This record gives sequence, structure tokens and C-alpha cells, in this order.
Amino acid sequence: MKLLVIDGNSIINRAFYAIKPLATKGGKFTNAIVGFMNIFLGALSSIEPDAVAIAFDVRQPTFRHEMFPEYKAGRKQMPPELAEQFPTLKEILTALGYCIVECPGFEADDILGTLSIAAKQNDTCYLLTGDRDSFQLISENTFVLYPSTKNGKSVSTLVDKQKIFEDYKVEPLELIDVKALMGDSSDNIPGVAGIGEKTAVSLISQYKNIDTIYENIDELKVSAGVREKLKNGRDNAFLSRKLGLINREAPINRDISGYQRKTPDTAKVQKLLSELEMFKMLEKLDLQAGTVTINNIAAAVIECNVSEVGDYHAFLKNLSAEKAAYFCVSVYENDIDALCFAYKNELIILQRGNTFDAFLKEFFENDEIEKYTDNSKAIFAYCENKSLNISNIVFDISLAGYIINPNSSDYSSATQALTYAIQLPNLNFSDPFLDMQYRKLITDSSVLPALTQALLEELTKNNQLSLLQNIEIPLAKVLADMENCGFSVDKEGIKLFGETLEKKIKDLEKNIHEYAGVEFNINSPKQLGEILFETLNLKKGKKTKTGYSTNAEVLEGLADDHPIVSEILEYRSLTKLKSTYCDGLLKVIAPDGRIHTTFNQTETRTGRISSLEPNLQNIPVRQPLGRELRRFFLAKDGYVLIDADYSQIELRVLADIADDKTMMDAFNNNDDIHTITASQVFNMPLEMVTPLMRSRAKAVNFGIVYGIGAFSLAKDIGVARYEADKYIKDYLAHYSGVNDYMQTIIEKAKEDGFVETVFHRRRYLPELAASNAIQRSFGERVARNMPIQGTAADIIKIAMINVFNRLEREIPDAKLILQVHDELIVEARETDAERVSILLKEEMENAVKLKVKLIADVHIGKTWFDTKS
DNA sequence: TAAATCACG
DNA sequence: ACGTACGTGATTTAT
Repeated sequence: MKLLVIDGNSIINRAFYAIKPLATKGGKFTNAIVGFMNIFLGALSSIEPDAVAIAFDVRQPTFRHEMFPEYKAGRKQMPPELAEQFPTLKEILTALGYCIVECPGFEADDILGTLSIAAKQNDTCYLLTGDRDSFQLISENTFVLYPSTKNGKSVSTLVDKQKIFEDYKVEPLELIDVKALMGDSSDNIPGVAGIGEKTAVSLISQYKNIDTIYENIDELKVSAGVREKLKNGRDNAFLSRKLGLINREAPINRDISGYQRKTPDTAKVQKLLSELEMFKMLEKLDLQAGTVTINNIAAAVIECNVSEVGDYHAFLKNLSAEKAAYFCVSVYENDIDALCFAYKNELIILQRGNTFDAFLKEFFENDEIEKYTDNSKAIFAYCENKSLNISNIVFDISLAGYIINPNSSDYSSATQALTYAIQLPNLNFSDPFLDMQYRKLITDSSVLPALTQALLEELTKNNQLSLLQNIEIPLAKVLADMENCGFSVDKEGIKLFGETLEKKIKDLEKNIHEYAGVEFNINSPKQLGEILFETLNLKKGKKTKTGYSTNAEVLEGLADDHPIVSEILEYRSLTKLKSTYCDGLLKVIAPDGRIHTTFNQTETRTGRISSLEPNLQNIPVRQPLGRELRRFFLAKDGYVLIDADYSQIELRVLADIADDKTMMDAFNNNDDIHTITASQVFNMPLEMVTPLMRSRAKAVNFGIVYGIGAFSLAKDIGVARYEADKYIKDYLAHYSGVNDYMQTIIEKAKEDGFVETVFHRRRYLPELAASNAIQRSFGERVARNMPIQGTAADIIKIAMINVFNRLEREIPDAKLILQVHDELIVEARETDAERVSILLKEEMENAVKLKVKLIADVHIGKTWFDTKS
């Protein structure tokens, strides 16, 4: 039999330090597990063992305590980021059916030693370990598989007796005596003082062991110095040999056949690995999903053709009787291709045919059927396009998953099914209808009912059902419509602007190269850093991982030192405008002359939406030149843009959440919050507040929302750190409600493990339990910020839904086209502009009832630029 | 694919 | 003694 014995501690250690920190979005570290599994799987495929034992030290990995950062003699304490990965790894290995071997009082290498002896003559024993000490165990039928990294890939070398002799000129067992002489500082083995590897190897290759050496100490052919050292180190030598000898008598099962692999618990492996977001590993393991295969779900395909009209009517009747339908859609180019119902343990696929659209209309518009589905935004988009009045979508898998934990990255049915240990179907290609294009559809639909149930349970438990059904699902419809509408742009204008930029960029490029004396790529921070800090010898600022930092902040500090610097800054800002905005936007203008962004509803940790391809939420506005771009975002002929933005929504939310009387009064009196803050912090009457004081107070207000530190505030507003610190202290002294909030929210977050918004949107904060102080303080800032940013996000979502619904009823020609976190843009007929303004303001200000009033400022303009001045 | 940079709220 | 404000997405160069 072939036996593979693994030194679990050694391999996981190697993996941990070889792979840069990897963690799930929830903050669980996985790098050691990933690395271990890769090395392990590599060994399995090269050795193909009949039995596998994975040995671990029983010495419990100890967690470093804040108060006692001391370390155990000789061996560094294990960092908690590694320690926390042990239990999960063992669970995974056990679930995979492999034997974990642990033995109190013995270390993993003792188990390797014992099992290497247990291997009989006909057996072969492979030891997978990164510990060179194990070479002493090598024999005719024992080999060491020694992993190392080559070009970032892990490769293992098989070390045998021959190799040991080539490298050390001694027998494997004699390595112990070599080490007894030379010692090993990493293992706290003293050895003989003054004897190094060379001398030790030559002595042992001649005399075989230290017994012979010391028996014949006076006759040895060695220099007087070495003889003297040997004599002095006699006790240490024998002690070292004892220490270096790997025990081979651990009381464990020595019957190799007892280590054969057991039947794996695939469901458990799937659950564990998917919780760790190790999807690639899951694929690699190619787990045969157990019992549920598509073959025992009675699947049927109904092609919607004229001749079968009767069929779909009958089917609809069944759905109506159930009052519920579980279905997924396959979307191709904004059109629904097919749909698949999970109906009474059957999967029923409807393909496009003559009466497909008619079926969809009847199905979607049937308000008696509760619709449980996924990807509702796409369904809403389809209905919008076909002018269908869809009703009663009550569940969306992705949105539900996002609400349950916004720290994830993948809300697909398949991934979530793994999380909830719901069996995925084992698709069989021999089935004629299991086309590639339906694989996902079938998989998603088959887990839909069970997954819905699991998610609903969780949502109900967390009091989050309303967030899903009253905010996210209705919002999906709004977003679908906004994406569909798009934003009209002046293509020629952007082109022209880009050409102007291009000319200026060329000029700047020439100047910069002249100043530098060489042509180089200004866009390369590496080359630029060399020019600035080596060729031109400018003061070096911060460093980055890879070299000098050349960001705007550093460059601004150097602007007075060399004329090249301001040219570079301008070059940077112009190339940004040219490539990201001019070129970038031109690429995505649709044939209808409009830009249709995609809103991602399940991306941010706080509940905000994000915008991509293109991102319309970061169109320049702060710099005058960049702001010009907004002239090219305009309303179509006869229409205008109505832009409304919340005034200080995050601070108002903070005032409400923190129940801070002073701040609420300021808002309710319509005072300028930054001026008020300045007068509070600087302790002077309102009319004495200077613009500088106001701007500093404004920075403090912002900082507070982000979970501020004195250092960063000082850097931001350019004052000494102690001064910034005083501002913060004075701020919190005056806004005592805010002060209390900042304290209590963290206590609560530590207790609950999460923070939440007013509308029960959660964010879990594993960082708060991190041993690393940097990570932990990050967690604390997030705990302070998320309820504020998230509640503001919830509020504007509610406003969007209400604005959308009212516009649809009252001014159907006016369309909501963009959201930028605290700002909504509507495109409406010029003649409707005033009514839209009033409607927008009303719905935004009354979206929710807080203890402070909400204010939205509205501007009307032909272009986006015009609404901003 | 990661890192650096910079655009926005 | 650490490293330094929350949340995003696009582009570029370098590995």
C-alpha cells in the first residue's frame, strides 16, 4: 500500500507565509487553507496514495493576548490569523473523508516518525512536510515530499536516500548526529559551539555518529581547535541528539489500512468551501453531487407554439391555483429567451415560440400569482420594454442574499445554494434538452424553492423582510427603468472637448520631457518616480509598496521645488479627463444617442447603489475644467433636467440616529450647520465665524461621519495634530449626543457582530474581533459610519420609489434618469419642469420622517452643468 | 491580476 | 508601536 502522511502544522505554516493574506469578504482568513489544499491536492495526484494520514500537533494554537505580547521560547507564537484557520481546515479534511491524526503529548513529526515505521516492507510511505528534520526518517521505503515555491507555483521534490547521500554524504539517520554537532537555532538545538555544517558533515561522514567521535576523541584527524570545541560541547552534543531525534513511538493506530479514505460528506464540503468563497477549489475537487440529479426531476419542455395555446393556459391555471410561482428567466440581449418553473417537484421549461410573449404577458400581469424569482431587475426591464404591467414580484434571490449579508460578492443561486447546503442538480448532458444555455437556468430553478425558503427564514429572523419587499424589489423596477431611459449626451461636444485636451496634453508632454531631459512614460508612476526623485533629486515623500509615491498630494508638496511638477499635475488631470471621461464615454454612447449605465444593486457594503459601464456617479464637478464635461449631459429637445440634491443628508441622519439635541436644533432652525459647528468648536458667536473657521468645521463634520482620527483631520485641513485633536474633543463636548452614539454603537456592534441602519440593513463586522489593531480600528470606523451612510442610502431609495410612482401617475412623460447618492435627476418636458420640481422636493423631503427635517435643493437646467450653478 | 492613481458622494 | 476618514469604478502600467 502507498501511505501518505502529512505534517499538517508544517504544511499549513508554509502555506500561510507563502501566500499573501486572503480573506473572505466577511473577514475570515483563508490563505493557509487555500495553500494547504493546493499542496495537498498536488501530492494526492502525484502519489495516488491508498491511505492518507494528516498529522497535527496537539499543542493548541494559542491566541496572542493584548497584554502579553511575549513569545514562547524559541518558537514564535502563531498569529491568530493562522490559528483561526486550523479548525476549519480540519473540518474540511474530515468532511472529505481523510483521517486527522492527533496525539496528546506528541507533535506532528512524531506521528510521521511512527507511521514511517509502521509501513511494512511491501508498503511505501510518503511524508509530506516542509520540515527538513524529517529527512532523518527516510529509508528504503520512506520518502519525503518537500514542497517549495517556484515562480509562485508550488512544486514538490521527492527526497530519497540517494538524494540525502548526494547532498550530505551521510545516511538519513546520521543527519541527527550532524545536527547534534551543528545545532539548529530555529529549533533551539544548541549543538557544539563553533561547529558549523561543513565540519559536522565531514565528521559524521567519517565516523557515523557522535558516540564513535567521543569514544575516539583523542585520535580524531581534526585540528586542535575543533577537538577542543568538541570536548567542551560534549554534553550539548548528546542533549542535542536527544532533542533532534524524532520519536517513532506515538501511541496511534499503526495499521495502515485504517487510514484509507472514508466516504466524503460532499454537502458539508460544499458548505464549508463556499462559506470560505473557495469556489475554484470546489471545482477542482469535482465533487459528485449526491442523489439529486436532473434525471429524477420530471423535466419537460413546453415550446410555446400556436398549436399549444391550450397547454400554457392550463399551466397558468395551475399556477393561479397555487397562488405562487417559482421561476427563473434566461435573458439574452435584454430579451427573455426562456423561463423555467420549479413546479411541484418538476422543472418546466418554456422556450421562445409563437405564443411565448402572450404567455409572458398573461403570467406577469396576473396579480394573483406571487412571483418568486431571481434577477428581478432584468424582468422589470423586459416588462418595461414590452409595456407589460408586471405585478406581485415578492422575492428575489440575489437581493435577499445581499440584504442578509452585503459583505459577499456573489449572490448567484448556485453559490447561495452551497451556502445553505442545498443540493445542486447533477446535470446530465445526454438529456437532449440540456443545452449549454439552459444549464444555469435549470440549476437556478431547481434550487429556487428551497433557497427561497432558507432566505425567507433568515430575513424574517432578522426583521429584514420589509427592506426586501418594500425597498429593494420596488427599487429594482425603478433602476430598470432608469437604465432603460439613459442620459442623453452631446457626442460631438465630447469629441471636440477631447481633441482640445489632446492638444494641451501634447504640449505638456513636450515640456515635461524637456524638463526631465529624457522622454519617458509620464503615466508610469515607476518611471515618473525615477525622474523626479533620482534624476531631478526632489525631496522624497512617502513610499508605496513598489517605489516612490507620486500621487497628487506628494506632487503638490513639491510644486515649488521644480517647474516640472505643476506640469505633471496638469498632465495628470487632463489625461484623466481625456481617457476616462472623453474616450470612455464616447465608447458607451448607444445608438439612441444616450448613455445607459448599469446600476449594481448588490455591490456596496452600506446599501448604496453603484453605477458601472460607465460610472455616471463620478462625472467631474469639483474642478472647473472637469465640470465642463457636464455641459455634454443634457436633456433631449423640448425637455429640461431637474436636479435635486439632499442638503447634508448624512449629518441630518447622524443628528437623528444620535438623538443629538444641539445638532437637531441647528437643522430645524435652518442654520448653516458648518457655521454653527464652527461657533461651537471655536466657542464664539455666529457672526464672528470666519470662512477659514467654517471650512475647518466643515472638515470636522465630514470627518465625524467617517469615524475621524486627529491625524487625518490634521492632514486634511493643514493644522497641527494636537490642534485637530482639540477640534474633535470640543466638537464631541458640544454635540454630546454624537459623542454618546460614537461610543455606544461600537459596544453594540461588538455585542451583536453587526451594525444596522434605521431600516434594518445590516453589515457584519468581523473586523471588530481582529487581533490586529489596524483592522480593529477600521472595524470601529465602519461601525460608526455604516448606519449613517446606509440610512441615507435607504432614504434616497425610498424617495426614488415614491418619485417614480408619482411621476408615472402624474407626469408619465417625465423620467427619473440618474441617482448620485444624494442627488436625483429627472428629465421632463420644459412645460412640466415646475411641477416636477415640486414633486421631487416633496417626495425627497418626505421620504421618511426623522426628528430633523430633510431638505432637498432643486435646480432646473438644459444641461447637467446648468443645474450646478 | 495587482497596484497606483484619481474621479465622485 | 502601529498607520491613519467612509463608500465606490475606470484607466493605466507593471508583474
